[in-house]
This record gives sequence, C-alpha cells and structure tokens, in this order.
Amino acid sequence: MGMFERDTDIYRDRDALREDYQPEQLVGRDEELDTYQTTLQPVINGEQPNNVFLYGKTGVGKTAATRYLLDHLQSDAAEYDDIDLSVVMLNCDGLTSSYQIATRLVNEFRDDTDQISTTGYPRAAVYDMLWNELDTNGGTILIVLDEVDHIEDDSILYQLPRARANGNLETAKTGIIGISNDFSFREDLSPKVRSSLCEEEIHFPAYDATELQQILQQRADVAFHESVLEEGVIRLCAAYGAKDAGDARQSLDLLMKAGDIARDDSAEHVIDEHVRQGRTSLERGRIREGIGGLTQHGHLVLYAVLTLDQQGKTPVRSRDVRPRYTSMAERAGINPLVTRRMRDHLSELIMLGILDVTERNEGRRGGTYREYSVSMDPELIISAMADTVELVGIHESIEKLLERESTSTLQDYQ
DNA sequence: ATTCCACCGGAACGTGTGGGGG
DNA sequence: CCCCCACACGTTCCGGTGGAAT
Repeated sequence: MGMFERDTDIYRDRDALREDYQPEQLVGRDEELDTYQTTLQPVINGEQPNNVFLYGKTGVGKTAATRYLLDHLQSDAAEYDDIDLSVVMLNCDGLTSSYQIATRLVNEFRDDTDQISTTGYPRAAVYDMLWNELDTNGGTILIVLDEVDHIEDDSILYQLPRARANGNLETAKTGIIGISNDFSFREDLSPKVRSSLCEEEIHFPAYDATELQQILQQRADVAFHESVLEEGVIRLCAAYGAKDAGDARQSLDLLMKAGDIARDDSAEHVIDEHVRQGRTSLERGRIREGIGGLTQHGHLVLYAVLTLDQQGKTPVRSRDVRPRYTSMAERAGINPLVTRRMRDHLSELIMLGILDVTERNEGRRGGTYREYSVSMDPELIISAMADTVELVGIHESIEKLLERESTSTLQDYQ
C-alpha cells in the first residue's frame, strides 16, 4: 500500500457541486431562458446580434444560463456554414476601467505568446488594437462581460456597440452581453449607453427556498452516493443561501464544504454538524481574503474597532474610533491618515462584511453619524489577521489587550 | 416651516509605482 | 535613456442630508 490511498468516498462526483458544473437542466429559470433564447436568435439568422443586459442578485443563475445557452448556440451555429460565431467571456471582477477591459479583450483574441501588457499604452492605442483583433477574427462575436458593474466608466460600453457604425470595424459583427448584480448600475449609465446596451433586458429573480432545495438536490444526486446526506442537510444549506437573497452559489459552496469536512472525518454521512462547521470555515476564508487585501491603514482601523469592541465600547461612532486609530498608528510608527480617509477605510470594512454600521440621527442636537460594530466573531478576525498582517508591535498590543480583558485593566488604552 | 447639528461622501487634485514606446 | 500612460492610495475642500429642536 502506498502513501496515498483513495478515500472511501462519500462523493460520486464532487465536481457536480462546483460553480462551473453545467447541469443538463437549469432549475426554475424556464421563463428567463425562453426570453434569453429569443434575444440570441438573430445570431443564427446571421444578423447583427442584440445587446443584452442581464441583472439579478449573485448566485441566481445569470452566468449559468449564459454558459448554457451560449454552448447550445455555438454547437447549433456550427451546423450552418455561413455562420462564424465566436464567444468571449470576461469577468470584470477586479477590473475597474474600460481600459482594463479593452486590454483583457485584446489578450483573449491573441496567442499566449503575444499578450499585451495591461498598463502603459495610451487608451486610444488599446482600442485600436481591439478593433484590429475583432476584425481579424471576423464573423459574429459575442462578448460577455460578467459583473460589468465593476467598470467605473462607460467608455468601452459606448464604443463597442458603435464600433461598426463609427467605421472601426469592417467585417466583425459584435454583440455585448452585460451581466450585473447591481440594478442601479443600469441607472448610472449614460442614456446613450443604456439605450444600446440595454436594448434587451432580462431580470433574474432570486431563488425561493424551494427552488434552492431543488437545485441542491439535483447537484447532490450527482455528487454524492446514495443516502449519504442526512435528512435536513439540504434544507440547512438552502437556508444559508436564502438568507442572503436566494443565492445558489453560496448554498452549493456550503454543501461542498460540509461534504469535504465529512470526508476528512471519514464519516459515512454528511450531517448538520458538518454544515455548521462548514459555515464557520467559509466565513473564516472570506474574512481572511478580505483582510489580506487591506492596506496597513485598513488593518489599523480594524484593530482600533476591534479593541474598542473588546472593551465593550461598540457600537462606536467614527469620531470615537479616531483617537484609538491614531494611537494605534503611533504604536506602529506610522503617520495616521486624515479623518476623511479613515472613514473610507471604515466603509471598506463594512463592504467586506467585517464591520456593521447603523446610521443614527439625533437631529439638531446630535446631527447624523454612523455607528460601527464588529459583525462577526472577533476571534476569527484576530486569528486571520495574525496570519496575514505584519505590523510590528501591534499584535502584541492586541494579545495583551485580550489577556487583560479578563482582569479588566485597560488604562493603557483609555 | 425653518433651523441646525455633525458627519457623510463626492470631486478635484497630488504623489509614487510600474510598464509602454522610441 | 527619456517622457508618456494608467492606477492605487491620500489629502483638501465642501455641498448635502435627515430628523430633533425651535
């Protein structure tokens, strides 16, 4: 027997729980798929494709539906000699500008050996390269921009649909499929862009609890061997996704995590307890990821709120976070940021789900302000920070603070 | 209805970093 | 080598906001 043994596995096909798994049937999206299919029809007819705008919360099947239909579209298009269809899918997460999108698109069309840098060129030069690539490729080109709301300027969304009219493209017919979690993104678009990008709109509503359970069941049937899942596991995972507005992805991630934990335990069944452990583990990962991406100052601000929380001083308004933050910065030998900037860091921590905020208004006497509190187990955050953050002297301060917590002598920090 | 508080958050501007092309 | 470009992160300035107080 070697060092590695095959796990006696509860899984039949674990990949069925992965996000990129493509089930043969999409649950609960019949209407949306119908409309979607109709808007793609022109492609098969060899006409100029429609631009489509899909919106709906995360994990409601927008991307899945797109992949599903485009797969079919591509294989069906292959039946017709006069149709030359290319599909480019680009996730805009982490890309903030049209410029970034343009460079990525150029690279999508280019050989691995011929990639361009994502910075450095004049904007117009990148667009020229893009038109060039599109025209060289030719035919019908569908460009899917997933999470398109991450782009902060309209430019590419304005340019792409008009490229042909503006004489930048000769042969290629392009269609854009924009996918967004954020409906307000649509409102923020300039009217010209909105009318072209959003000529067809499809709304994906959140899954309800029943649909979520159906989806989980469908995947679980493939993923696990029979009767591995204990009664209630599916329901628990579905509830987890449902609390955050019908998010199937979250539910599936959790189910997979629970399965993995069960497997590590060499358990024969996945039980509620595994799901609960999975939740903590996912949560931990999320925090770690969020914290890893913070600036030094972001860490200091977080530390400030954490220590205040440990002293029972939360919820705390930004005004009262400030002195703690400055003294933290001093300890670390770093110049503290200006108040305005500190508030930005607080907001960022909220976006990451690490802090909570409530808006308060005391009117003429007190004015409006926000109160911050720690939104999850401080121990989790502290352990994540200990791993990802290097700030001389600060960890020690925190640890002392936590120890002294019990003896409640905290003058040091007053 | 109007005033006023306190701070929120947008916007314009500055600086440092890293990659371009010629 | 030079100067150009985009971008992340900060600072400065300031108009906006919503509800208690008047």
